[in-house]
Amino acid sequence: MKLLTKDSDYAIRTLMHLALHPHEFISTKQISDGQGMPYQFLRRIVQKLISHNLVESKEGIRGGIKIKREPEDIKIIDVMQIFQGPVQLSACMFRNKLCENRANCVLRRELQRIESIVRNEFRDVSIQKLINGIKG
Amino acid sequence: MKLLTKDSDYAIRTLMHLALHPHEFISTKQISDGQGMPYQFLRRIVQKLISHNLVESKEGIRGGIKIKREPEDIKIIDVMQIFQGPVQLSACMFRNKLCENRANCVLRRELQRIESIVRNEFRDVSIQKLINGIKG
DNA sequence: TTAAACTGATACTAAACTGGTATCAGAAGG
DNA sequence: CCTTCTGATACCAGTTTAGTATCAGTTTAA
Repeated sequence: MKLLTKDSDYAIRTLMHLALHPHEFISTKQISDGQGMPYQFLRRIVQKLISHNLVESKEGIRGGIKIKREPEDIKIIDVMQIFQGPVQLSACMFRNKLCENRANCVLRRELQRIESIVRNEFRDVSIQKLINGIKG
Repeated sequence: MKLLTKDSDYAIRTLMHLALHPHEFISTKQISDGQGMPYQFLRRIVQKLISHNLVESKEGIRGGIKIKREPEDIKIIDVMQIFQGPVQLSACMFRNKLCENRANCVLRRELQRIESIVRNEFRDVSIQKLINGIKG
């Protein structure tokens, strides 16, 4: 069970970096070099962050990217959902006839409970909270 | 993010079924038919449960499988670890030089905290607990 | 004594996902 | 007009997931 994929990971680290320099446009190249992330891979990730309005960009020679929302308001569950989709159940075996078989519902119910705990944990961690932790 | 794969799912449902009939050998065919699981797929899953000592088997015409451990003692995290391996971090980017970059440690620390919550939740759910839920 | 109903063991497959690379175009600034 | 940047895609290999297939051997009951 993998909670975080590489693209979510890189995206979060990038957002942290941008949040530390909220008024400058920083090039993707500079970030990928500094953080040891593959440049082309990060470019694709950054484009998604832009299309989801977490980051804004400026083209051209002094261009780059800049964080667009308050770091307190960006929760890591938002980033994960962009790259990994929603936290989801093992797809239900019985579709509509779901609850004919009680045994299956029991498992499903437990999974939903745990999923909701996981979602809450990831919703509780913002980019700001992460960068606060750096100083500590 | 998928918490449970199909093989874990089928394995848990199978263990629940076996736990409800702890003294009989039941054929894999009967279980796969009754629960709507693909037979050959379930056979491979069952063999893993046997090799991990959760289930015992009897060959031949009146043979089948039977649960081998107390349903209270089989936690769903055990089953998940058989089929999905351990709950794991996004692999560390910096290997040994991990903590030179404090920002990365912060993310890592949060992930570890959440992982431990997830592990505890899955460790708290036994096959017995699931079948108790059926009656309720 | 043999056919049917089982498990043991293993090999194969298609599709999706993951992580990464490459390319070509166009914008902006000096 | 050259360099540095983003926009937009297309490509790729390896792994994982979910499922199928096959052949061998064991047991039992008719």
